[in-house]
Amino acid sequence: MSFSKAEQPQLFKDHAYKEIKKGIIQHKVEPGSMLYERSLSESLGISRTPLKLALQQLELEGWIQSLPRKGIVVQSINRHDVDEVFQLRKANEVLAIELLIPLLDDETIEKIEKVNKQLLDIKEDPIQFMNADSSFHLFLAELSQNHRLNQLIQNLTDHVNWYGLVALKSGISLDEVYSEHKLIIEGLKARNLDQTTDAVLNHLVHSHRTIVANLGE
Amino acid sequence: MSFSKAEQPQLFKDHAYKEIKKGIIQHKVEPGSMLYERSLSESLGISRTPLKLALQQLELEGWIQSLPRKGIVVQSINRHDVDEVFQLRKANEVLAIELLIPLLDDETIEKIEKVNKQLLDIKEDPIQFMNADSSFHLFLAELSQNHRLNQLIQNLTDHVNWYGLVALKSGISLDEVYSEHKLIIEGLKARNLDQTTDAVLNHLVHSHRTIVANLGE
DNA sequence: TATTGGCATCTGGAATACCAGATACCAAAT
DNA sequence: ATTTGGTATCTGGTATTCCAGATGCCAATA
Repeated sequence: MSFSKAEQPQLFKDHAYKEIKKGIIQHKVEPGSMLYERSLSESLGISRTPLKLALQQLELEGWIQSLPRKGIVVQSINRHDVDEVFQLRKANEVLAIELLIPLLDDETIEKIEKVNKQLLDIKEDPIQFMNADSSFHLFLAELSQNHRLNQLIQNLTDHVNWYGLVALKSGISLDEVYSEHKLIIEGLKARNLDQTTDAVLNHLVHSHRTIVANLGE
Repeated sequence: MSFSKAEQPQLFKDHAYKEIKKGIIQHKVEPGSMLYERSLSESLGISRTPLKLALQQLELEGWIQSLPRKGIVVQSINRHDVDEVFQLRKANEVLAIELLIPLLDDETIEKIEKVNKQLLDIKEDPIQFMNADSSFHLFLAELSQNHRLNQLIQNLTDHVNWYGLVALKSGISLDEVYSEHKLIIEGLKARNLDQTTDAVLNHLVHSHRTIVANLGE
């Protein structure tokens, strides 16, 4: 007997990457604040070598900036970055729709509806809400069968969650998001590219506006 | 007096990253072949720590795959990856055009024409040709004023160069590329989004087809 | 002959040691 | 009071060391 799946071992760098990113997204560390390799490695209980790899990934993905021989600064949140991310998100989520529509079958559409209905089970917790909303978008991204696109959308969604968590706390309409998702699903059911694209763009524009309104600059 | 620019020091990891990537793109190392940290660090004259950082970046960008405790394998070139990259390239180069058109002035258009004319100075060298073609696309990407988009297009263009270098050697029409670029510039001059987008997509579809035809699978 | 178990030797992962740049502070000199 | 220079001590960058998983060979065994 053999394992067909890769069975990747759990590496310290991956663990560190996830932990630090989670801390940033959930605003456990403030944007603009400093981090230091030595103290980070202590609090995570690992040495600096795997930590450096985690930090490098975080830097390449735009979460932190490494200042050689000075320290690490958590990226600030500003209007320009939010705009950049939403420009990319619009173009690439539309691409995902374009790619997945020809691949759709009824069973898949049911699964999409199931994922969206998770939103209804949530009461107040903004982090849960965030995760449920993300699941919907990421599920569509996966269906595109384009791995690079999937990774890109994953990263963009994570950033939007980071930007938006404050907005979420100040209370956003959960029902609105649910029904905007439903409009997307309707478009998919009709296998209508234009209709679906419009629904996606409408949803993203709404999300963009809400976040910008809560930036407080 | 002070330096306003960051003045980043030259780090070994960046040097290693560029060297290894250049080797892959120029097919100095075969797709599918193995690399080993120890021998790489020796031939580059650096230790494994900065090398690991370079390798991690190359892995995140899709050039290599790290197999823990086994080695590093250079990514293979196959039809599916080529298609993925061109799907992304189309959507995102079109986005770049969309963003840059409102920012255009006559001086900038002159610069674009200048960059394109570099193609005419090239005789035979496929690497020079590749670089000149890339310069055109990357110059447009920069003008989009979206840093993340710029980075993404840079990466996608590098991959296409990697895929395409074999096709280039088997002889591609330099004049065709030049005139396809000219059509893009005409669209920009007219500040016509649809016209420019069509020209870009036409150019990319052509490029995609040429590369797929030379994959030899 | 076919199979198994152990060892030599590859690999990358992780921890540690060491070095140089950056910075802040404080005392000495003007 | 102000400037200057040295030093203590931060930082990340790099090199080195140590360790564990993976692999292949080969002899011992059934």
